[in-house]
Amino acid sequence: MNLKQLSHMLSLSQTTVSRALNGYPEVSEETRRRVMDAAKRHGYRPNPSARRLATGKSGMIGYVLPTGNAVDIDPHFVEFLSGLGDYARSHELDLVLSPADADDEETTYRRIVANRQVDAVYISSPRPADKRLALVNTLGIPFIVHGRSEGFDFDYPYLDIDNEGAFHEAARLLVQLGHKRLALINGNERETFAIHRERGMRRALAASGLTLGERHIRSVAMTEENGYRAARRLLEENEPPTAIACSSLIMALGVVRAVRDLGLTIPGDLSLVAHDDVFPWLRPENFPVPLSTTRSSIRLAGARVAERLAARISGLEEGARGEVWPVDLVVRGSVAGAPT
Amino acid sequence: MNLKQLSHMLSLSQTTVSRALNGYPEVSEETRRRVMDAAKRHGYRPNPSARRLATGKSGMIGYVLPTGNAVDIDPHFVEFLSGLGDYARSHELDLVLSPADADDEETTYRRIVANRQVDAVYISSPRPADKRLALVNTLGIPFIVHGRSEGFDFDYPYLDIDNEGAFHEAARLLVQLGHKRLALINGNERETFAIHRERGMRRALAASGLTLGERHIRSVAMTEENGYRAARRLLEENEPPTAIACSSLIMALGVVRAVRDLGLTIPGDLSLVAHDDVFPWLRPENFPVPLSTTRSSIRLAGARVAERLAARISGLEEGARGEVWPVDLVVRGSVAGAPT
DNA sequence: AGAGACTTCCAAAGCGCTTTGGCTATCTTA
DNA sequence: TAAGATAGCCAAAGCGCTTTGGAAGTCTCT
Repeated sequence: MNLKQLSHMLSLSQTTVSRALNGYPEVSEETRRRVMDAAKRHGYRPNPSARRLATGKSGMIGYVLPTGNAVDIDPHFVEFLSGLGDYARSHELDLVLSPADADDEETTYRRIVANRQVDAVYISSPRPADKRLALVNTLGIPFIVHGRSEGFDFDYPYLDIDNEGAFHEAARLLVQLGHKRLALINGNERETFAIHRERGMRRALAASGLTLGERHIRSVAMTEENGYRAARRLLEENEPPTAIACSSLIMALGVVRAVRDLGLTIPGDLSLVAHDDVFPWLRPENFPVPLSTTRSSIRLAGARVAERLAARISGLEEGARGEVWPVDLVVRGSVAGAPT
Repeated sequence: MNLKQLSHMLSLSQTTVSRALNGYPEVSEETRRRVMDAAKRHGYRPNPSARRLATGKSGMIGYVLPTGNAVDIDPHFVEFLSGLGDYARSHELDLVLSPADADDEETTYRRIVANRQVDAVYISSPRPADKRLALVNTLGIPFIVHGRSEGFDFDYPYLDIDNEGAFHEAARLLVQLGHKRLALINGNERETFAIHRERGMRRALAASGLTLGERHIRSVAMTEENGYRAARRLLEENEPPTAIACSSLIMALGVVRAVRDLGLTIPGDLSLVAHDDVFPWLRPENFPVPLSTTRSSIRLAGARVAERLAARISGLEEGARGEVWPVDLVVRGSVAGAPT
């Protein structure tokens, strides 16, 4: 059942039927009702390929997925996706993942824009002066950044959590508990979120005349193993830290294991705080010692990004609005006063 | 630059240019070369929307993503995706995720097929007599199942690992080590993989005149917390199992925690084997006691599924070929002889 | 009653590709 | 040498929608 048949059936022109269906004003209410009725009755659904050719709109949002043998997709991605999908579903939006060579995402961005494959894209895990940002900005496709970049002379729309504030608060708490030697096991130092977290922590320390020594910062990919290694190296120093802030629950698993291996205890010898993106399958309250966290649901972020993308596509949102979500600091058993 | 302009430029008809570009035989080699040259020189790329309207082919593969507030996307998904994306990239295939109400995926399947949004789909985590399978089979869209179903009167193409064999081997080893009371912490009992694993284990036990009591099987969603709970319940019984097989590393984390909480040790009091899908961020060799596993890379499976989907789309693969991958049993420190 | 302004509808021209159904040479074959 | 086959190309008709540029009819106002 296509438009032609439907309009024949109604003794109307395709124009009128199309307009009636798409809510244009130049059609009488009565006619519109007739058309709508017939469309529903016959289960007419406009052919998206045709519509897309005519309008250039695809009804899809895009994500360029870096791939490659050495490239691991972040497990956070799936939770973000849950949220995104949840919203997208209610708006009949599909998501297209365009795999790209991790060393050359530009080609893929150019392709999906040139081909008008998607109406909008989102970008995640941005770095300072991230090329992708500059690119989509000049390409002129609607987009939203999940996270933030830095060092651009233009503004852009983003959704980010207050990473700096979160780690500032966490560090401040630890300092108040008497800790003087803090350490940070961070994610990839080239990503903005990691920079912000470090910044927040430094600021909290500075406020009490303390500093975060270079030796006390580890920037690594967020795996259990890296958490373990980083923690061991930190704890086996001469003057080991008495508190660690850690950028992910998965790394925190490794930290806990390292502490055990060294015969130490949490929070007796070491206080530990980690950032929690809220996974259903790994919860901080279930750590051997319940883990204090800075918490922000990445799933909700996904839903919000989808919502804003939809708004941008339909022209409801414009400009370069940045949105920063506060982060909860949830204190559990893994922090205590500094050992004396 | 579109086909019209290009053909004008070459003083050829659109027909000929189109045919030259798409490798049809009724065009001379010389002309073809001229066309190819010009196309490359001017960076001509056929408009996919137009091509799609004309041919009905989209160059995309689809996945229906169940969503909803209560629905958690499996973290395995992201690893599978890595593999899929890796292959898809090299073939300029995009992946479209169509979010669906978890309680009504059928509507979404029908939509993407009716709209010809994708050329093929894959289905994951199938159950026995899975409705989605029957549906895509009648809808006639090319598909591949990742996993297996059961109880259909038709065959279908799938890629699965030998779950039954894997758990059979694992259980056999445990029995040989003298264990008599085994337990299984399984995934969702309604999914085929879980059924197969249980079957494999039962078979191994039966071969030695042992059985797997109902009390010794737990079927739960694969989270750390569920692993913990299941393990506690098992270990706090009168005659607790001396060996546990566990369907995922994440649950195994919980099992390890439970063992610790109860003041027991691995492998002294309990031998533990888990299935490992090979995540980069959580590795069995890094468990407090290196974990014995049945191992199969889900990432490779993703790549293979993509490969076969591509083959089906281009007509290179036909029929209902099932492919079952063997699973490695990797023995590490977490198994030992049964306590006496 | 006639001019202007709406309202409501339509025919037809795109969007950019593929594919059908020829048409014209050139080449075989008997 | 005439008839049939083949190679190489083209015009035009789709694919199914949106949108432009009217046209006809109805109202309103002077």
